[in-house]
Amino acid sequence: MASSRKARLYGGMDAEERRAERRLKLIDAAIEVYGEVGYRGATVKAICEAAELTERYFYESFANSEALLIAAYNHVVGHLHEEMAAAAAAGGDDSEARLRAALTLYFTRLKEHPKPARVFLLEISGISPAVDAVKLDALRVFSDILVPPARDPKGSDKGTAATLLSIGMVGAVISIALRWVSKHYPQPVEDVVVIAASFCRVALTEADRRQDLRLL
Amino acid sequence: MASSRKARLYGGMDAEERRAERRLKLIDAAIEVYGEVGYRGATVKAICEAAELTERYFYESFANSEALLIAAYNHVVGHLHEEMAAAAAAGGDDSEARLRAALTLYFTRLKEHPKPARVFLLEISGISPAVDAVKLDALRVFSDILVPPARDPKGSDKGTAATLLSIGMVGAVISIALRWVSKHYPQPVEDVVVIAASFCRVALTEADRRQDLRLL
DNA sequence: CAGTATTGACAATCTGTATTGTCAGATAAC
DNA sequence: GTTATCTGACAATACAGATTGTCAATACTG
Repeated sequence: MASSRKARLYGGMDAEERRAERRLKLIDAAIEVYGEVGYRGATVKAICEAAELTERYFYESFANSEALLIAAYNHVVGHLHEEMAAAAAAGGDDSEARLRAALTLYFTRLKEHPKPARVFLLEISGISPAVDAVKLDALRVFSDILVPPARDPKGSDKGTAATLLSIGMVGAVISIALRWVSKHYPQPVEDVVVIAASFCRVALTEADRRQDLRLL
Repeated sequence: MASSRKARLYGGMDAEERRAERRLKLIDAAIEVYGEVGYRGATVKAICEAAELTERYFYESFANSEALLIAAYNHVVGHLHEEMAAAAAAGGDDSEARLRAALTLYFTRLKEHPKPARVFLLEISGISPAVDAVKLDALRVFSDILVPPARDPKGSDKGTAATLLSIGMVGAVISIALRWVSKHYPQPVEDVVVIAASFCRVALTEADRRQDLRLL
């Protein structure tokens, strides 16, 4: 009775597990292929071949190419953000130290994994509104890790200067990363971190300055 | 004899002039259409209809959609950069004043012309290597207007920290612009300029600091 | 006005890829 | 070993848009 309701096992896995495994293989393959030819150049067929699966299984797990892109993006970025948050936390209370730690981890991973890097730096832009929304959300998380949002007693911050400061900061960091990656890492990680940090400091100190002004 | 070798006139224009006019109409139409549905959503047909021309004339002036995108981009950005350079020049020798002037002009134009803004902020990314190259070049010009490159006695700067500083600066400004435009201009131009300028100042002062170090 | 260059509308073709469907062979359950 | 399920290869279809081609209407020239 224990297994009576389970689907038939193949390779020791039930239907669910097999499906999950195929899904994962497709995501890995997608990252690989995007890294080679870009999202736009990646056909369903090519991704399936790289995953050693047939188109059938593509549509089993994803409604269309865009869905796979989003899944791949979240897969990559999810891991990265977790690690960055952990690194930042290890930096203690010093916001400067936290920043350094998070950025160092970020650029280190970028260098270790060029193909995933391409996925979320390059391939993710301007595909569709749905994809853009996913990206925007990720950038917000990224920003909050680098410079945690100020304790704001009264409600929301939307549309204020603080938001634009975050946006600018993230824009600077991403652009630097993009260039660094596309030029094949000409500078050592530490140097890039220093430069990126100098832009983050703008957001940090400007936000404080404004906070101070408000408190006067 | 004056006109003996000229092509037949239509509407008072010779063949060359008519062709140039159609080309321009296509560029204007493209900007319009890109602004509505984006580059990817823009079909040759739709652009031709907007231009009140038929597909035939599209291929008369452009080899393909991408060529038109590049032409439209250069059209928009060329003007903008000229104006920015002029504004900066009017700011005199004070690099801070020049920066303010150029940024103010930039964000003002962005607000006045949302559709062209879309073309070079949004539509231009990740189309193809050729388009990316055009964009990279434009960003370099943009950067040089905001913060003119330091007088560098010995040769090239490629791959150095100064380049990444420029890249970061431009990335910050563009990202801010993008957000501001896509949220329909929630803040007044002056406020956005202040924020953008704070990121540019990083490039300005960091570059100086490094220059000083080198001179010690 | 007659004749030709030019134009505009639209049909025809071409290409590439997504998506669905078929079927024979492989694998596990009993 | 027999049967039901699952898998892999690949064919059939669908579709969209780019690119080229046709032809009659129009605008100019002399």
